[in-house]
Amino acid sequence: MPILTREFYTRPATTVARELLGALLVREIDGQRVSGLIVETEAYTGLDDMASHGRKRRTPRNTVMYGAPGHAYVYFTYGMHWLLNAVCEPEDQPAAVLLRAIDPQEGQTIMAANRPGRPPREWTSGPARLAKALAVARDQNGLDLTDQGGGLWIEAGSPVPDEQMRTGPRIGLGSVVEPWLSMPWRFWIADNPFVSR
DNA sequence: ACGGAGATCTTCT
DNA sequence: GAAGATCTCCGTT
Repeated sequence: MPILTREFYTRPATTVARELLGALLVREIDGQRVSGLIVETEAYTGLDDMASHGRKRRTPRNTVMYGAPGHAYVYFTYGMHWLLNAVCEPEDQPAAVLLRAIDPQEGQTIMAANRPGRPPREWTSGPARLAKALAVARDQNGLDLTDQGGGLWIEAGSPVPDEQMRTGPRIGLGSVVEPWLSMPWRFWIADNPFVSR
């Protein structure tokens, strides 16, 4: 399948989040493909999104969000978790799409090894879980997702029909106020068992 | 099945 | 010094 292009990401975060559903997230580990269909995403829009790391201004952590679209923004939170985002919208506009869940396809042996003691259903059903399963961490921050050379990219998949798509408020936004708290910027595929709860 | 809390450290105020 | 785009464990039901 073709790799998604820079143009794909150079659009509003909500559009990219919607269209990433059904695409294939691919990680290369020891020369092997480890992949999963994207089944859940969240959009974090620009400077005016009070739930986004990109709000207000550029900082050492969020600097990748301000860079060119199509790159990986990977950050550390809660003292133990890494979360993977795809930067979108034109450069200097700090927007990104959080990848919240994937449906494992290739390299399941490697995922199992990265998620010891867990049943398959818990390998990739959450943003920190999928990062762990695909061995995504600090080293992957800033990688170009449109270039296979970095070992992490996204390939086009079969489009998800509207009737299989669901939207709702984003998850885990503790002290964020309205209207950002309830904007329907979480997208998922109906009835997919890997969507986080 | 469900709910509460701890883990653990980076980032920004 | 406090909070965080989460997960897991352990308690009770």
